[in-house]
Amino acid sequence: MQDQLKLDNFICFAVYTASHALNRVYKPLLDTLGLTYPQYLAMVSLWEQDGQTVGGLGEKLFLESSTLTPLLKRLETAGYVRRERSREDERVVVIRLSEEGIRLKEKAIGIPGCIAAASGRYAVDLTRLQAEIVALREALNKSVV
Amino acid sequence: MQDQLKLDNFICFAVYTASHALNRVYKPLLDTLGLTYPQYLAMVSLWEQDGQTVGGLGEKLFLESSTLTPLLKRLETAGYVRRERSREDERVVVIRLSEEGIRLKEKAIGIPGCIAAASGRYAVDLTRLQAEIVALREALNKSVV
DNA sequence: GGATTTTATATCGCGCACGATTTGTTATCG
DNA sequence: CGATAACAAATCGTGCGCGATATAAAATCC
Repeated sequence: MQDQLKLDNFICFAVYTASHALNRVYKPLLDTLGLTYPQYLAMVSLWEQDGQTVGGLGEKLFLESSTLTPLLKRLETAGYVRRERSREDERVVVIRLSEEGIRLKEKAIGIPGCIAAASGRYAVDLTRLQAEIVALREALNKSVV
Repeated sequence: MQDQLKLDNFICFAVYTASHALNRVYKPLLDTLGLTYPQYLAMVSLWEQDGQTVGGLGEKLFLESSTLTPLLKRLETAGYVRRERSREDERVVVIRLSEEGIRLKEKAIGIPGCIAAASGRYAVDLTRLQAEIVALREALNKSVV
């Protein structure tokens, strides 16, 4: 039997659909902040560490400049960040939170709890699951070289 | 400490980045078939069960018609499927594999093994991990109503 | 049986996400 | 020091993915 070609046995399919499911849970919460999900991740990274470069953010979020540049421009238009060319190295663009961007953190603080409530109704330990998914990601990233 | 707002503690971020990592591993393999990753999933579903409707496929893949219709049109242009309105119910569109679409399965049969090789280098049991991610997805889907 | 509602698919606009390429800047090499 | 290579962002084209809406067919309700 070739049930290796059945969708339900694909870990990739599980991850793919879980990712969409998470997005759907986040969407109504993020709508109140005026953020999309990738924009939210960028803001979380900036709340952790302000003044990151486009490349630095890309490394943390695993995204290319072709994805981040327009996303960050939209965040700038929304008034949450400023994009400034570094004076020491004119190739580099530094992203800085605006006052409004800093304030937004207060409104975002409750979101992870809402997600935990939505996902935590079943038995599995989310912390361990999270660590295992990260391990999977690392194994995959290594294999791509 | 408010480390609930740290990226590395977000299960959503783990799933999001793992999904991208999987995509990157799949891409070179699927390029040889002329398929994108979502197109591949649709084909796998059709290899399992030919003659599904757009809505039926959407339910299995958790995708809207606004996503599937253009995707299936591209698969039709590629010559892998045919799209035919049902005669009993003219609202319904049935998707059928073409000869070439059926043949493609032989070329695709080896792909899951390649992915397992790329992801299976670490200790965790992939089958259990897969089941847990599915459980997470189900919990999330339930909470959205 | 004609009006209304429901259902299935399609269309449109927007925001990712990425590969390929371009632009402009810095570093390196002879 | 001038040519060349390396680097950081940005731009462009393609394909998702979804919400809102449109279209058309079937089902339901007076």
